[in-house]
Amino acid sequence: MVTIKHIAESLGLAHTTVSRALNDHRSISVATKARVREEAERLGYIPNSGARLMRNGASRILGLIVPDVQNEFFSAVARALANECAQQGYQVVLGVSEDDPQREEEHVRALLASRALGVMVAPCGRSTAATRQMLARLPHVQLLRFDADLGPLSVRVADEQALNAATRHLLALGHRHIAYIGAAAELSTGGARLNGYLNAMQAASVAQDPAWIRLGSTLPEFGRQAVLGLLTECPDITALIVASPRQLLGALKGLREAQVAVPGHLSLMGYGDTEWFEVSNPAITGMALPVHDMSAHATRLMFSALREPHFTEAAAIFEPQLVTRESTGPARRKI
Amino acid sequence: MVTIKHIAESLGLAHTTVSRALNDHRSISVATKARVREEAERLGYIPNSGARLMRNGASRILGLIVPDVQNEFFSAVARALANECAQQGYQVVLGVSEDDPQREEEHVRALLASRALGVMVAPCGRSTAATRQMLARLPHVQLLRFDADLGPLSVRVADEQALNAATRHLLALGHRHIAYIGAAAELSTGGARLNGYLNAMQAASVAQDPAWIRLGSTLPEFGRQAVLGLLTECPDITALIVASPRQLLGALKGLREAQVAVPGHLSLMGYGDTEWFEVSNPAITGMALPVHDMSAHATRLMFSALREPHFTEAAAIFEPQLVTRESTGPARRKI
DNA sequence: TTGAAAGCGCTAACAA
DNA sequence: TTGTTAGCGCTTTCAA
Repeated sequence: MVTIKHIAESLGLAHTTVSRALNDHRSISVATKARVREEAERLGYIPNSGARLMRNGASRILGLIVPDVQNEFFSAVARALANECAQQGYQVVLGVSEDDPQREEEHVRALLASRALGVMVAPCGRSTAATRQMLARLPHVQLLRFDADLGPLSVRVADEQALNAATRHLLALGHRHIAYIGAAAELSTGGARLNGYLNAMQAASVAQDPAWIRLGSTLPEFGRQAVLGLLTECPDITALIVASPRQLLGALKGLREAQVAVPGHLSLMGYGDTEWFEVSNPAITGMALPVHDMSAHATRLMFSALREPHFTEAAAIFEPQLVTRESTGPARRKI
Repeated sequence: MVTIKHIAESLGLAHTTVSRALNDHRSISVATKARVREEAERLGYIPNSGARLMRNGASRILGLIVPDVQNEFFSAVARALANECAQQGYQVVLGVSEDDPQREEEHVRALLASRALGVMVAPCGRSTAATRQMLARLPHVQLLRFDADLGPLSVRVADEQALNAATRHLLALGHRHIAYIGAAAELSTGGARLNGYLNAMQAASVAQDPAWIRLGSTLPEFGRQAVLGLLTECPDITALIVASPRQLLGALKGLREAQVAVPGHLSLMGYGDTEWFEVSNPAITGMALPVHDMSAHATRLMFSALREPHFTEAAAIFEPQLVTRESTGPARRKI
């Protein structure tokens, strides 16, 4: 690897002169700067950011820790962050936690080791004590999920309210046997969404059945299994809320396999408003999230936190909107 | 920041002893190791990977450069790579190029600066000379797109053959006025796909019209605009191939806006077999890519290249399969 | 089993 | 305007 010493040697200069020339220091003559730059170019010199880090004490690295990059919300955030970082000359280190506290901890540890300046994280809900301690040392913005033990900066969704509205939409259509598939309740989002559903049911004095509720991984396959289970074990349900877009994808496949008419036999309510909801068959009624605004806001928060060490701001809580399409309709009559 | 010197001082040891204890060197007594580890834990010590890099000359970083993280193929690759890296204790640095040669160059430069061990890249098709030179110094695997001037390691799709098959499928259904929306021809994939279409048309001695062909960005909005343009400027087309999944999403929206019956008025052929193709309305006929196998293979190639500096392998070329669903049908009769 | 010294590549303070 | 010296945190000789 070519270093500034090689450049210096080849030019008969001191390596410090080379360093200053490359950094455009004002005490270096224009001629020398030009010679140094040319030689650096010729030799294919690339600065060693490890050495820079040691001298300056600061890297140009931001972390992004998400449970799933294939999730449309998180990939939108990744895009927004990557774009801003590219502009400002930062690097993005991506960590996929798959909701495993150990992997989350390892990612945070590695970010601290590389002296990352900050991190955007969707906490896994069971973050270890070590993770919490480490995050306390690093400016961070929480995405969607919120852990009050961590910092205050966060971009969230009014999940409980949203699921409440979603449930009321189904109740208004005459549904009483409404099933629910969602993320584990240990996630702040999972818990809040479930509460929104439960509260709406209770407020309407509708009898509930624990068997209607299936909580688990946010991957499509879980959605598929959950739907198939519900159809055989609870044949009397007339509506289904799937509170996570990737679970919904699996649920749709399950419904096709089982040849269930939607919304004729079963009304289906989605969450998040992923791009394909609109072109799906049937088009999905869902609670639409302003994904673009949220990503942009999260990125702004991150950079504000970098500029001002003690930057805080009231949590930004976005409200999803009910978008009625074809997948929900009146409850079928009892047989 | 806590360093090994702090630990050494607080324990009355030399910092070298601490270093060896933390690295489980055999010449350190079990008792000392235990004391050191405990103290490190207590003080919240995190190694400085910049300093490690300087000493060892090697980081634990892999790069991933893609044009678009929201693209389902690339997010699948990101996931596969991130999972493997998490297991092996590597970090993934994500760069989104948006098909801009300058951004691509900056990402590669930054990866070299951080002494990344390797990079997986979907080259933007107009990579700068500097990018090529830098990539020559870094083990790399090309994704989907292939630039022969770079290294041989690549995971590709038999694009030309696939589009040929797609076009023949439409020809067999009686279509003669077949339009094509795809990526710019400067991308190896864009060019090959276009050729597959053109060759199939020519082989069938079907008259062609340059106005049927719309090439541009792979974002959904381009697909939407292109479809709307085609519908007004070439009303006689009876079939449409959209050779990129994200363009297809936009195209579907455009077709809905224009209230075009698919496949009644226009047959629609997709490319790639994204998860939502199956649940779309109508379900999309497309050329399915083995995304999972391809991601896994790319990751394997990357790690092989890391282990063996001069590892090469015949390019892995995957063949898409025609999956017939509802969006293609017989050509409508001329009016 | 532990310590002292050197050096990785870079930048900043000080000297010439 | 340029050069000398020192030191960031770490690991690796070599010495005790």
